[in-house]
Amino acid sequence: MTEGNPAGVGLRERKKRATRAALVAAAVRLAAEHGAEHVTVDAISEAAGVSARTFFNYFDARDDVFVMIGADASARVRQAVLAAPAELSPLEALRDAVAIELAEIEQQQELWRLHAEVLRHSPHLLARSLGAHMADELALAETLAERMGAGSPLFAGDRAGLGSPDDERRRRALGLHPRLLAAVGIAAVRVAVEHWCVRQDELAFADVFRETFDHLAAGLPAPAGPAGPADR
Amino acid sequence: MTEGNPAGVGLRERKKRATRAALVAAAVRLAAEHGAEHVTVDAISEAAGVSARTFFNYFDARDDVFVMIGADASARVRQAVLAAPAELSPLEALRDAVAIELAEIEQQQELWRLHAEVLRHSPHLLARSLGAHMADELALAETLAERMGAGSPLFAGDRAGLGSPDDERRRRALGLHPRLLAAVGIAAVRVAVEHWCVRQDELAFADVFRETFDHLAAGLPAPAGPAGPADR
DNA sequence: ACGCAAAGATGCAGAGTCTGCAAAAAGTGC
DNA sequence: GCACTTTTTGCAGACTCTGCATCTTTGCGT
Repeated sequence: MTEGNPAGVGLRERKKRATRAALVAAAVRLAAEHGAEHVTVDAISEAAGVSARTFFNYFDARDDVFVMIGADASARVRQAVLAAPAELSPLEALRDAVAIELAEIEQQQELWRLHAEVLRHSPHLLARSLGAHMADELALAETLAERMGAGSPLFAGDRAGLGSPDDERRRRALGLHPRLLAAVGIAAVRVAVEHWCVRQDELAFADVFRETFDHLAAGLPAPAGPAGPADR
Repeated sequence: MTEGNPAGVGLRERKKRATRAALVAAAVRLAAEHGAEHVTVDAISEAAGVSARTFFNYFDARDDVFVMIGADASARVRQAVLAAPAELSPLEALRDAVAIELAEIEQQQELWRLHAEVLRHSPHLLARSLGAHMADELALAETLAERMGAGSPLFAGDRAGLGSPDDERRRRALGLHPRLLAAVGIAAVRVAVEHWCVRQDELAFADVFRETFDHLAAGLPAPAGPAGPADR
């Protein structure tokens, strides 16, 4: 662990990132052209200029290369949630943090457009992608809990993944409310993105995004009388 | 024994269901014992008494056998949502429909308990399972839209899956609100189940479930109140 | 009962995915 | 330049999944 890299990270690290990016770019480009199912690891690796064996040093499965796109964005969102002004509600803080991240993504439009195209044509990958996003939910719930005054930093360790050893311990330490907030917030973001994707030409994304969170804040339904949930 | 099949479907259909159930049961049992990653298709097939080739007549991928458990439950939920009394809000109708389904699942406890165990130990499968559930979201959104007075039956065709040809058309026909309701409702159910799974011994599921939807109905913005998760 | 057509099960060949291992190559620090 | 660490690569081998041909079972009319 040699840090202290002043201006840039070491050459090793830079090369690694470059290789990973090259693999992702090659994969998405090939998939957009020939369909994700028909793109072999060999083809991706060759297009990226590495051996097929090396591909699996970067991704646990072939499909991951189509799913691991915004892997580090969620970490930035959590950071922004913590840093948000205290007068914002948790949901508002999340909304603004995501908005910033989405705005940045719009810069790299091209790759993301292709990526969306690939997912649209491969339901299998779409499902996988959605599942992957869920993994972030626990981390976000912890961040929200921390922000909501409970104050307990809980665990500093980050992104341990769904199945990590202390995953269960972490879940136990979380209240129901932060988890619900995280789940609902992520769901709202997803719905906004999907809704806009389907009619990009008609609507501005910012509007859809705002409208979605307005619905949420307004309390979604009209609360009516109680109806005992089926107890037995 | 060639009578007309009175109440039951034909023998062919019954055998098919039996085989499918046998495969699922064998897979879950083996996975609970040896870990999902170490269970081969050959082993599952042999335990179920069919050839390995036949396995793929039932599931598109090996992992699907661990994911396709409640495949038909979602259809029943949608049906119940439509049949619910008109005075219930959409979220309430969904809540009650799901409660009924979950109560029935508690009957088959054993298989589901093993299944939960398997998912807990295999993050990969958990992500996949979550992704699969998302596929139901669109169908549920349509059902909710239909219930919410818009009245247009939209498309009768059911469970066409994420990538079906008219998938896009169907998405375009849906408003933002029903989709948000569906997404949020499913997220709430998921959080309730997960939260309860982690502390089965301490809490009654019915309570967790009710509390979760109470939070939702109350409008999520946190009262920021009780700092300490007064659990334990 | 008989026989035919449809549906399902099976075996096999072959392409593709993914892992462990050990040697070669490349980056890092002295 | 030299030792040390990390990464890449080739290779063997197990496993996943598909297309195709064949054989068995089931549904049904006669």
